[in-house]
Amino acid sequence: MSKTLRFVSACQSSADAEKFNNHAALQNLYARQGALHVAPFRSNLPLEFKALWKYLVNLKQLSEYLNLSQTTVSRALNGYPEVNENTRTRVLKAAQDLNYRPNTRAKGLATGRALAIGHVIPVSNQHEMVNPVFGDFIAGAGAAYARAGYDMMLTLVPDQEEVRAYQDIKARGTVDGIIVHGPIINDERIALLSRIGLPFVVHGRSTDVNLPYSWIDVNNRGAFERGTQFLIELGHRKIALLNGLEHMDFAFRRRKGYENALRNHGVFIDPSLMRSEEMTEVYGYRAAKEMLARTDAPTAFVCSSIITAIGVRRAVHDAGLVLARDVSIITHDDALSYLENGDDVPIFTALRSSVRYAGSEAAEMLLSLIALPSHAPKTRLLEADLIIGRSTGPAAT
Amino acid sequence: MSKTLRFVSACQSSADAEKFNNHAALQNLYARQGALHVAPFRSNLPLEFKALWKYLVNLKQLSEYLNLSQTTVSRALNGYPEVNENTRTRVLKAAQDLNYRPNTRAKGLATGRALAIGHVIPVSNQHEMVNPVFGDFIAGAGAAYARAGYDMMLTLVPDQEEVRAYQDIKARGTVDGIIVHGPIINDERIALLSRIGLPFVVHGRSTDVNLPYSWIDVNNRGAFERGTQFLIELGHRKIALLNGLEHMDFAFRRRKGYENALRNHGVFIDPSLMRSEEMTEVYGYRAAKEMLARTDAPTAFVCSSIITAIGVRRAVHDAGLVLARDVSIITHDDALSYLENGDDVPIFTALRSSVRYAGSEAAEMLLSLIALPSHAPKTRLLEADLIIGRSTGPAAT
DNA sequence: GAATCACTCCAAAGCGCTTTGGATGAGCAA
DNA sequence: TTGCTCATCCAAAGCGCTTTGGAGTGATTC
Repeated sequence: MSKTLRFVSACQSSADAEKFNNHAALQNLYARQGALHVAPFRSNLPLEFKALWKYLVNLKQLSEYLNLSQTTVSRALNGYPEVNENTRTRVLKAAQDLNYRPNTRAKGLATGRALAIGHVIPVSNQHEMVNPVFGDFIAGAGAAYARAGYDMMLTLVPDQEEVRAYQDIKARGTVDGIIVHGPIINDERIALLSRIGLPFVVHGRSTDVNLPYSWIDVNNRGAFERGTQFLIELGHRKIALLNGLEHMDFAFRRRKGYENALRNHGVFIDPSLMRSEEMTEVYGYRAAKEMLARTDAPTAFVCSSIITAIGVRRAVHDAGLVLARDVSIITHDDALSYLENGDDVPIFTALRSSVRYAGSEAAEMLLSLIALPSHAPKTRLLEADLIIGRSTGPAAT
Repeated sequence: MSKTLRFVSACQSSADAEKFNNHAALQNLYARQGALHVAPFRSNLPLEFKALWKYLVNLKQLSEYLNLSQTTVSRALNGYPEVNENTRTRVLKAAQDLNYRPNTRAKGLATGRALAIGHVIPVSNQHEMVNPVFGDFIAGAGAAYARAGYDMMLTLVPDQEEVRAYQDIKARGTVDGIIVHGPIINDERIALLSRIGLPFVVHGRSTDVNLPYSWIDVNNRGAFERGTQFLIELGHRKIALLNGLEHMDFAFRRRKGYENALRNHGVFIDPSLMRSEEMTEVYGYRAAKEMLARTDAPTAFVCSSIITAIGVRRAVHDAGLVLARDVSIITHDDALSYLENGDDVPIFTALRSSVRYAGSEAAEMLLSLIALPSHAPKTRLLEADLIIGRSTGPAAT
């Protein structure tokens, strides 16, 4: 009887158990379960089991069904050598037939591994924006995890509680490693995680951190240097930068690239042409509108996000100007799935680097880091492609 | 000695254990650990513990430290009544001092609850787009989970493997319930999940499903009826609909609303003015460009996404037309954080409904569903606000 | 004074899995 | 026959937590 109850509660929340006692299929199963103790199954007996996929089977039941010990069944399923090949195929078939799925929590407890990866997204309550890049990054990473049989865990962390949050993650043991999003300059999370001993890969880098750590990043400085230089070669001299928040490492590097290009070509670096904010459409619009109203209006904009670039375009139109002819725009493009930058001819001239690809690579890096913890940190620098679209043209003379 | 090793391995990956054996603080701790067996700690003794936050403590160690049984400590921490208040405060203080965090997997195994919620995102490999809405939805939900002490788990499911995937999720026991994203018309997942007995809340609804189930949705039909009617009242008669994929339930309902409005006002429903695709910018651009080139070009567009609307706007500009004067646009607006629809005066006239709020509400619904499984399914219909922006005007005569 | 009760606390049995340390028996050489 | 190796399997001890079924106090009641 207690056995039945266990079985029922495995199928349905206990509150629903009663109603399910009347369920024909369950009754059927119940009878068989009882029979288990009287005369154990032969593998050729129970055909009904196959149809009963919704009733969960655990290792113990599976092993009783097979007349084998849990040890042997476990080993057969996990590919250990000390089991006869005939036995193994028999076990695998039974597992398939009874739709056996090992309980992740139990497996995790026993092995010490969680078979899950955490993604920690910092949320500041000042600008509570979700990075639009996140969805595509996750999509890339998720595929890699699925292949390796890992789950993906998400944690939103308010930025005051960061230290505590990471300790928690380690202590609660829900993940084997984490991907760190949105690194800032001199990000203390890196030292923290190294000390804690939780494997991690940073999406981005952190200037001023001297510890070795694993990261994957776009060459932001290089890309923005190249993009800016491209505008300079088109004759532009008053080039605005609409950057992201510059405590973010990526934005800091982009500004460096932008400034490098200007400096290399002897162009004055004008702080009044540089903005640093959360990269929304409205930000692009406002900043561009304001700058275009000046007597010494910029003739070109470098944007950190295609969304901001869309805002700039709106301001250009509003001002009665024509893109590429009067004002040029070049933008970073993360190749987001819902914001394709045009098709054959891109809308915006852009520095393109697929964030989805980055997600996939980051996941692979982390998985191999977890598999071989003794290996040195890996790093990966992705180059952005400069793709010429319809938003740039020679500076008006 | 074995005790030490356990401790070390709990702190650092085993590969790093060696180097940490030399670490002064660990040595210190090691000594104390050994001492545990000779003369158990008094709570006033070990001050050093406080500094050693990075060394994880489990329930057994905590209880030894306190000279209490694991039972009592567990009860004290989980708020059970059968423990003296003095004892409880002593326990809580010690837990704080030693930075004790219960192991989630173990807790889950023991209680049968995972303390985690799953989000299952269907990915089709035809159009492998990540719904841009997802980030904001998650942000809303995540806050609710965090408050309740739940983790958030993400699973990407290729749409052929759906049935198997949900069975897996149930069997592996990693979550207590799930949020179903992107319901289609007559979505079979709903019946499947009901049978499986996994609590769930659908973000959206599914037409033609007659089972009772929990959902939260925007009144899509009502919103689009209202929006279309608004355009009709402005004098528009040729109104195009740029909808999402219409096997998706939300898109299906939106078309119904659009058609209702036309029908109610005796306006001809022109299939050539209706499109149904993945809601990208380029889609909006192409469709609008094509339609605006016709002799009987539409004078207004109803869009299912602000991103598509941005594409339409681009086509309008390209055609040398002026928004609101020559062509009107009205769009659904999910109030995404990185795509604010302007500020005081919205860019687009829109049907606005915060998807972040929906996420937060969905999470609360699911949590209460899990807490009280016997309760009837809950449903929640959110109304979209019609907000007047600068993209609509009377039809040109 | 015995019985009852409320209040605290504890030992031990799980949860479902892995893994250690054998046990068993077949095969083979001496 | 004995002794040894291999191949195959198993019982039982964990993993870190919750929870059941008491046990030990005093205090209260009759």
